[in-house]
Amino acid sequence: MTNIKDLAKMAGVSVTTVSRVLNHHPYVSEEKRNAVLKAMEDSNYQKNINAVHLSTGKTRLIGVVLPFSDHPYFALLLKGIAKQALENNYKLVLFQTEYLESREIEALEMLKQKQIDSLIICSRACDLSVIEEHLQYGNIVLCENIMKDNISSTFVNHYEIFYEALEFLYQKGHRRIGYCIGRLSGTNSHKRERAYRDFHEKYGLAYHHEYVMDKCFYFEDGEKVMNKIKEMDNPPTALLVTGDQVAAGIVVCCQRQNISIPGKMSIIGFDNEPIAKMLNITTIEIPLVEMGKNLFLQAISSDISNRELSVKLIERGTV
Amino acid sequence: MTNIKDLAKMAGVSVTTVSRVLNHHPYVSEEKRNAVLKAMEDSNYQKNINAVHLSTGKTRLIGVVLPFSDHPYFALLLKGIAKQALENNYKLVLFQTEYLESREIEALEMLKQKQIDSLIICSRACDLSVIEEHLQYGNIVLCENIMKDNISSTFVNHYEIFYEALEFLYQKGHRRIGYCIGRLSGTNSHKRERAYRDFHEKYGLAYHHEYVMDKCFYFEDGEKVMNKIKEMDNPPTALLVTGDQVAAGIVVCCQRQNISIPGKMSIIGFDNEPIAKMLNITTIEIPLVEMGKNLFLQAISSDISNRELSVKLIERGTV
DNA sequence: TTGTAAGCGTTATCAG
DNA sequence: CTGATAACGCTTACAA
Repeated sequence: MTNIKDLAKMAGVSVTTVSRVLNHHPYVSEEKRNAVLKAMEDSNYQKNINAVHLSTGKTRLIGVVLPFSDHPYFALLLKGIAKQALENNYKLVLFQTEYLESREIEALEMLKQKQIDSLIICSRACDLSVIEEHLQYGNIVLCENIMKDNISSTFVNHYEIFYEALEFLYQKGHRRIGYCIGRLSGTNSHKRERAYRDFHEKYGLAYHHEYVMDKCFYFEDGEKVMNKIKEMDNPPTALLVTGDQVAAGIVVCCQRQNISIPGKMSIIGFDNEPIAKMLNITTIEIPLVEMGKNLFLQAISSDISNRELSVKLIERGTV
Repeated sequence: MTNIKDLAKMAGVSVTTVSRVLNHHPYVSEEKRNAVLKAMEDSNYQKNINAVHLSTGKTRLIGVVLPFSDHPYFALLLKGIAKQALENNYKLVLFQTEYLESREIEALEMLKQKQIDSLIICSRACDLSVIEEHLQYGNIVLCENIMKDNISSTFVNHYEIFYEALEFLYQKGHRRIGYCIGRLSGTNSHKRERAYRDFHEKYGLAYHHEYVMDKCFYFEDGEKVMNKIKEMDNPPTALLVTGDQVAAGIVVCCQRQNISIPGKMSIIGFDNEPIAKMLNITTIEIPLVEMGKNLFLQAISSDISNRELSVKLIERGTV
């Protein structure tokens, strides 16, 4: 492996000059530049990027923390991040945590060790204070509404969205409304829980503990949901389902069992994934790709920002 | 940022000794080890991993090339890779190529520049010769059946699978069989094309050009397929669909338009994704997660291997 | 068991 | 415009 020193020798110049042409600096005579270029050509030179990293203290690597990559929500987010990364000539290091705090810590460690310049956490498992401790080592951006002036974030207003969706169902006459969610912990879930409770309070509706179903991530979880509902004495007449995958699972399950939608059960999904369109599911569109893009931009930006993105209710056939 | 030198000073030992305790080498007295440990503690020391990389020439970073991350096929493959990476204490660098050769080249460049130790190419766009040129810089493993003694690979026998699926449909009485595929180019597609032609030849069946439908990746592409089929004078009675997403799209589309399955149209999907189970789609299960794991293991192994994984036809309700 | 010192391949400073 | 030379922070012979 020839290095910058060899090139210098071959071209009859100093390493500084070689470095200059390598990095497209001005102030190099045409003549010497060509000599270096030729030497690079002749030797099939390749920069050792690790040396560059050591020297500059930067890697142009951004970490991305997410629980699963095989879920449309995160896959779409990742798509947006990847797109923007490409445009800005950054690469991504993936951390699939499955919500294990220890894996999130690993990502934070890499930031500490300077192997990545910044970190995007799509869904957080560890405590906010742990995040804050690591801020000194690089940018960390989150996908949730924490209004901290030292952490950037991009998010949608989950409280408002949830509340409005509930109102929408209320207007349609529903009084027993349940909801399905991925995990119960997490900022976003808490906000939705709060919206749910506030809504019930406002209209003096009874809060049924069993109407809240968690661990709903994938298509097949829709079946589990329906099984639970079938066992209820007083089942909900409508469901808010955070994720169109699960919503689709429920819809398919109902079709099979001849449970009429929206006759017997109304569904509002989330995200507006392609499947929602195919199955004609009413859903709340979350601009995931755009969110991803913005997260990335914040990751490489030197100033803090908190950006809220707006969502759109897409009325289709399940309400 | 304190470094190894500072630690040495603080602990009153040499940098070598510090390095030794850092890397859990033997031959360090308990006393000095503790002194170093204490210094690390006191100074909140963090290794600069880039320096390690420069010094060792390794990064414990493996590149993963795939066209899209938001497709279950690749997401599942990635899941397997990520799982195994975690177990072996490696990290992954993601390259989303969208089948652009230029992005694949970028990944190969990173290998050249030693920013990644090896490269896993889940779906290849560039020429095999380009790959071979880069073999000198690190392992490259492929997800296709190229029997080269210098490149490792993990794959399923797409020719055989396709052929057998066609036979299966033939036994069921089908004489006009079409197929849907992601992209027409690519080793795997070629093998399937060949199986398709051989099959038609064997039974003296007419080859209809229009029965081959490409660019089928996502759920929504199922609709496009059905639109095409509706315009045919002599439509196929069965479809081999490489990917359950698209198969599901077709099934849903047929349901909507009251095209009976398998009465009027039979479907065999691929991968056995969760959605196939939900929609009761007959499919060929490909062990994607296991494939991913094996790909990773090959990426870090020092010897070449070519491993074929077996698949399973799962008979359900669409044939 | 410990330490010295020579790399690893760049970039950056500063003097010319 | 050009070039020495000192970082950058760690690993690893080699010597003791």
